[in-house]
Amino acid sequence: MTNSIHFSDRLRKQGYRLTPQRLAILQILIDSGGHLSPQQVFEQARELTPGITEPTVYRTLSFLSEVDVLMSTHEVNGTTVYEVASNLHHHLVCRSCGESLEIDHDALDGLYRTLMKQTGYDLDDRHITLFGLCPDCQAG
Amino acid sequence: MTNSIHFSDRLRKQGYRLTPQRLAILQILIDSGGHLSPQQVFEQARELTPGITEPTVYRTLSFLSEVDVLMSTHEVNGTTVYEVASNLHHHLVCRSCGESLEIDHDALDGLYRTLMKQTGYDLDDRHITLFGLCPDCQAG
DNA sequence: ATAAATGCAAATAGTTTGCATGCCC
DNA sequence: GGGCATGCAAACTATTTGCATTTAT
Repeated sequence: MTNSIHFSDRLRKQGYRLTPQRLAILQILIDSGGHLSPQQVFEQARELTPGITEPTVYRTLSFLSEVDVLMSTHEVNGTTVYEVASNLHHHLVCRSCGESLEIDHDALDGLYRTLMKQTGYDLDDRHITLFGLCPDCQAG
Repeated sequence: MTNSIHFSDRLRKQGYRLTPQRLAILQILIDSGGHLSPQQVFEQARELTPGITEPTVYRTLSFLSEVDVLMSTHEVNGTTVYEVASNLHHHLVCRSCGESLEIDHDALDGLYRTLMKQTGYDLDDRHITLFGLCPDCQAG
């Protein structure tokens, strides 16, 4: 996969190493197409790389976030989750059933511009999560 | 204080009790005018009600959220914080120095309307937190 | 009086750290 | 070979639970 190759070169160029554990964890998050908790990553990772440990998962997730391959956000309950950093989008998540919906960045772009102008803050607009009730749960 | 009286009656009507611990914790959050972590509440609470324990703080915070007196949100690092549920506003918090800024709800109102119309979600618009870099930290 | 809330102690979950060993470059 | 990354064990923090006791109503 093209992504992985670029990723490999980038890492090696900076003196970091490409280990089976790092590849596995990245692969898992790419395949998931969404966000996973460290524990979920760990569960899946031990199938791809038996013997992998929790500290390694945590360290790898931090590391990959550090080099901007992954990014972390937080769920309704405050738990940390990780996802691939590439895509610029946001989430609406239903606080009842947990279903989540992606929203394109365009919808939020105007707001960000306004707030940045008004407050002087350089806002991290790469990912925000809004909470609410999805149509189904409103009905239920 | 008017708030406390209404609060007391409301609690008692539902068969709950008004304890010194509950009053202290509510008072602390009202006085703070912002959001506090359970640990911060605990620190302050043991001055008002010596002998209070951490479990009590946690249970009280959950309880007061349950009856909609408090609400919980989450910090950059995912830790849970509580604040008085009354005020309709949002936060920009600086991910470098931690400084936080309140934004009036008006600024976000338009966005919420649009998203709710587009997605069918009934969004919880009572409080969101956006992260970024404040003017000072951009300079530093 | 009685049911709810507290305090105490201990358990649990999630995450982090130190250090010796292994393995990628 | 050298140094980064891993595994192991243990520590640590935040939070939760069970149960006997206290206390607001």
